[in-house]
Amino acid sequence: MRIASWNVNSIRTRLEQLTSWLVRAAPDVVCMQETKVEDGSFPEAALSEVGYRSVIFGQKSYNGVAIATRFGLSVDDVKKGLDGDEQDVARRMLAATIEGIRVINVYVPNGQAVGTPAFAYKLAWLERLRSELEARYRPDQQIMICGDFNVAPEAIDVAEPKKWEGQVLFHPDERAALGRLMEWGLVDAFRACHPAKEAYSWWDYRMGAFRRNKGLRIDLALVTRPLAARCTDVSIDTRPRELQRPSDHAPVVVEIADGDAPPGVAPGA
Amino acid sequence: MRIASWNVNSIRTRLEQLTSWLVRAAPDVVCMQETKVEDGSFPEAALSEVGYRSVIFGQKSYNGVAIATRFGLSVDDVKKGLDGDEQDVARRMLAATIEGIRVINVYVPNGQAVGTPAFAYKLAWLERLRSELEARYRPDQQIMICGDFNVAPEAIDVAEPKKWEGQVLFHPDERAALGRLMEWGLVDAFRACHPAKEAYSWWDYRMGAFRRNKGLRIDLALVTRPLAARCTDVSIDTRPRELQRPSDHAPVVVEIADGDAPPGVAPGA
DNA sequence: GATAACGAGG
DNA sequence: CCTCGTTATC
Repeated sequence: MRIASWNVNSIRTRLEQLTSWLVRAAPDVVCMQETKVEDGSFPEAALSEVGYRSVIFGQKSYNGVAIATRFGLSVDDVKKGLDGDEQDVARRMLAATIEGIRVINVYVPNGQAVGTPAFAYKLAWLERLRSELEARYRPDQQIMICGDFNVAPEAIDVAEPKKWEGQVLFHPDERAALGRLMEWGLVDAFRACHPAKEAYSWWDYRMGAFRRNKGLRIDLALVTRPLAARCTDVSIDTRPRELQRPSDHAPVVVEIADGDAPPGVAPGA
Repeated sequence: MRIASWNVNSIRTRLEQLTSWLVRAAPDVVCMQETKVEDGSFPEAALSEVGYRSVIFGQKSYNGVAIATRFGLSVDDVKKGLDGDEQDVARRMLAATIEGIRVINVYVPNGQAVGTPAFAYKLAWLERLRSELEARYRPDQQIMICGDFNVAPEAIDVAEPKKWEGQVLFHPDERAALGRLMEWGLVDAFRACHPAKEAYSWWDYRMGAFRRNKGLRIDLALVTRPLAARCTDVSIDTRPRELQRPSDHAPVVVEIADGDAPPGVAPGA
């Protein structure tokens, strides 16, 4: 099973790039963030044409998450939104159990700037995500939390760590919040597969950051240990970032070996 | 000599289409309208790369005219704006003497709707253009006035004349104003070459007007009789209108035989 | 149905 | 730098 995560930065604007990439990369599942579209306008038909059914949780203009799964895969126990979300809150979380794996797709708040209310909200959001794990799941289950975390875990995940240290996306408080999440029982799948590899998933549109490869690895797949044991590779596909009018994020692809998971290990809600 | 006129509807948005077309159609001169860019941001370098120098008279957001000429052609007596233009008026006229031919590039006001102040301004603008001809030129000189006139001369120039009759772009008052201009001593070069041909240069973006070929011929090249005698063909190149994200106008191309014009016939200002 | 400006968000 | 929503123009 191949599970991908991609912040598409508007699914309507990126639709052709997305469908081309699906055909070429052939993931079984793609978790998308920043779809920026209301559910009624989500391009389900275009994804259907290339063989995917969609589960969607979007809104106008901002945020929005979706999961597309190859036809034939089982999709159960869809959950839209984080526990404790207010009405009309930003739509940033969508979970489903796909072929026995609990896939939790997240678009963590950006945080805007350190010290702002948005930054506090980001930290609180990560803490709420941890609370949801504690309340609903166990670390011995087959669980992946993937998406745009808007946090780089370590200095190796930042092209210019000295410049970024203390900034939003690489601030100690954010890394601590991410660390607390992982302490529950999650492994950074990319880092587990590639302990010393320098690779990035996001490059600012400005200043030719992609051309100079000045990026950050902020798109992550965090997996429980039983699922980590099945991960055979994690890669970041930079080719879509090379196109005209790309998303600022590249897709992350996790390869998972067939599991003979005993029944009951991958719960719904 | 091949002189083209094209309302590009934003030269920055259309830059690639424009340069491709210049390479393919190889005009000696192209008069452009609705460049929609300030002179400091005009893409001179891109036109230079394909062999053209630019004379520009543009503004932010709206209007703006430019003439690009193949390197090596003589360009003299550039005139920016119509006589009597107030400061900061819409930039709609740019003239230059190119290889002895006075080329007057115009973007006639659209007129918005019949009966509005914009409509009166359009009629007055055409009258001012006639005054400028009377004040500065003689009909025995080599003169072309080309551009987006926002008026279709005759019913044959309108795909649906009954629908358009009395509307802006095909209103009797506009046609009378155009007629008065021509009475000074100008010939519609396209119609002179093709007395019975139905061809259009503009199609509304809406309602699939281009697909259904429901257009109007509002982009004209008006020439004095001595220059008309040198016109061997006039064509409208609809291929750029077929592209993705096209201008709503197609380029008009006038072919002019080499002239042994006596000195002094093509004045500056 | 295209263009543009503007301000917000990233 | 790129998206969005809005407003204005053609």
